[in-house]
Amino acid sequence: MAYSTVNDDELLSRSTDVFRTLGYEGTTLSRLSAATGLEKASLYHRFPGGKDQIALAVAGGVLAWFQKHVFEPFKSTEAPRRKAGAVVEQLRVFYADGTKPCALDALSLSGGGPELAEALKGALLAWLKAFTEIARESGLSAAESKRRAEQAVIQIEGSLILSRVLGDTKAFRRTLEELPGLLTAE
Amino acid sequence: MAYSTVNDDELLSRSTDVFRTLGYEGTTLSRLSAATGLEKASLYHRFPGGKDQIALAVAGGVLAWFQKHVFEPFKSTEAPRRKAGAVVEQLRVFYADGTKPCALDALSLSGGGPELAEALKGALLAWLKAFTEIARESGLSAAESKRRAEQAVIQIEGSLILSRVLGDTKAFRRTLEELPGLLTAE
DNA sequence: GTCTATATTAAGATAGAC
DNA sequence: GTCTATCTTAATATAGAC
Repeated sequence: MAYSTVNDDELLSRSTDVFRTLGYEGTTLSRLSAATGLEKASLYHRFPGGKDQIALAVAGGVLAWFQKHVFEPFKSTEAPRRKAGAVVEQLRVFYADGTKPCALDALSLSGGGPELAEALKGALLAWLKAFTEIARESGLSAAESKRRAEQAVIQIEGSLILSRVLGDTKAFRRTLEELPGLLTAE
Repeated sequence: MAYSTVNDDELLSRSTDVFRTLGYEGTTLSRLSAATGLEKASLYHRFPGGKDQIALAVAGGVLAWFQKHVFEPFKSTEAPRRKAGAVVEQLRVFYADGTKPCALDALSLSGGGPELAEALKGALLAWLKAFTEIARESGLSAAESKRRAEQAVIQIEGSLILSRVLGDTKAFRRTLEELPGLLTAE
């Protein structure tokens, strides 16, 4: 194989694509090698812990991406409804219009060990917290804000599955349309 | 290994548990052998097509289970709200109170080939159709019935993921509580 | 119809050259 | 820091005894 090099961001991004699409069990070092252009031995050099460590890095990377593109925008001084609209566009990018599975779904099915499970749980809790805060800020009660945040995540995850199985992203796109109304007071 | 035998129903039921928990890629003949008590060679005798054929049988078996326990009860002459309540109990059983993943989710992630994908799509369409009919029967418009059926499936799939990642089935149990109200006119 | 035994391929992982 | 080469284990799959 020709000598190759790829920076940490690219390496993580391409690995994330593999893991979220094939799941933890479906992801192999051979497939990661094909996706990143690095030989297996090189992957072990960057991640001595092998597949487990890469999966953990992927989970951490996804959380970092959400923190930057989804959670942070919520802390701006703009109106809640406007912020929700901006965040919807970032979600559309992350899920490639509903064609790419959620990493939480793909990585939480089997395999992966307790450390990965903890990382996924932490990421989901951070997501719920961020959604709860924007609902709260829009004037909703604490209880109602929590309920709507959960509902929003459920809606995203569920509609992604429908879209995937039906081969039609309509359900996901409608979820995004309805998201600002769900997360903020009318 | 001691001589073993298991009837078709048990074989399918135990295989289903493996596939829905570990996903298509995570399921191996060794694990199926451990779960069913049959040696790998015996599994090939019952399913010459190997893993692919077993996965197809699992998809068909799940659809058959839903037809018997979920879709059929909808055709009784009882009141829609009452039927919805009975079906909720069957869903609680199938998903083991929210602790077992949905086969549609687990089997649609990667692997499995186009035949399996078609089987999953057919099962989901049948599910949506059944849910739409009970909503329609309760007096809702055709459009609203279709919307609520989709919403119900999204809610089930999404809450299962939340329950799995958080290690807490609260979200799924609330989904079941709200299901009769969602599927039928108030 | 299930078993033991085995063939073949691919998985995770490491050693060492460059 | 990436490569080639190799090790060990586990995967899918088949042959043939009982």
